[in-house]
Amino acid sequence: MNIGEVSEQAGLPAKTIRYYEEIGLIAPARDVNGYRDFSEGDLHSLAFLGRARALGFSIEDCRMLMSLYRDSSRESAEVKRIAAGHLARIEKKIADLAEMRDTLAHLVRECAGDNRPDCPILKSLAAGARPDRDGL
Amino acid sequence: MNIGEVSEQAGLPAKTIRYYEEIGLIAPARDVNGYRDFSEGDLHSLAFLGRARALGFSIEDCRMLMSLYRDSSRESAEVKRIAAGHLARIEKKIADLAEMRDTLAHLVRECAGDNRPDCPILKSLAAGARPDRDGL
DNA sequence: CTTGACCTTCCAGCGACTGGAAGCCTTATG
DNA sequence: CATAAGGCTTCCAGTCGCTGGAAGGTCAAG
Repeated sequence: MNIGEVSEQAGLPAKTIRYYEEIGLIAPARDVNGYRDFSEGDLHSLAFLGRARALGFSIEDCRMLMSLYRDSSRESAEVKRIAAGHLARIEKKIADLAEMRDTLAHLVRECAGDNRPDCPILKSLAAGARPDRDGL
Repeated sequence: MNIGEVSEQAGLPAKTIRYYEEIGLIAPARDVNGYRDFSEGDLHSLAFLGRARALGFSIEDCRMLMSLYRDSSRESAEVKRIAAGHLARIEKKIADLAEMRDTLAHLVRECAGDNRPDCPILKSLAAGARPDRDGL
């Protein structure tokens, strides 16, 4: 399979697939003409990567997960550890964003949004208390 | 004021302050020795920036907000537009993350996380349906 | 034979910093 | 006066995960 077809089937841009090869996530064979020649296994790996990335796993997480996937004797504990760590990061991010949303939503409600210059949003940015940025 | 003191007071790393000058968000004066010499106004601007950034506004949003803030005759509508747009992006992000969280939480719950090789997380990554990535 | 779609590599850029090197300036101490 | 520590300066490179574009090779159809 050429990269175009694989791109289509895996739902990943060709650029991304080349990038994944560059960083060693996949290693497709090469045709005599220099074109990448993807096997079913490569396609499978790319689909795996696509799903893991869609769940927000980092590239390094993906590398780990792929190698765990290929190691049929691995223990599920390690996979769970990675997934749980990622889940915790996602939950932290959601909480941070929810805080931003609440503050912003409040300000947007307060602001008349008309042609008068008085604006509570700017007032708050100029003088308001700044929320903790720890760990953002 | 030297950069160290401003950094302390504004709660921003010195590196970040230099970066903000580089991209034209602030323009502190210079001492004869070449050191930056920050005014109260500069400090105020940096505090403003810190708060806006903590609310997740992009640098370009911040640039707009600062110029609107300085323009005492501006209409609040434009500020509200920027804030509301940002709020919408935050809400979209939260929704996306919540979807990831739900899928992941489900998988993590399913996974025994013990020394057996059977792992529903990897199974799902290998074969499961991939959630839409549109607009992520 | 030419067109156009596909493939290749390489280099640069995104956002918003962050780290580090090399070197100047200031202040306190011996 | 020398020296050492700390703060300041600039500049370059790296982060993450791609993405865009240029320059050029390859292939199938008309």
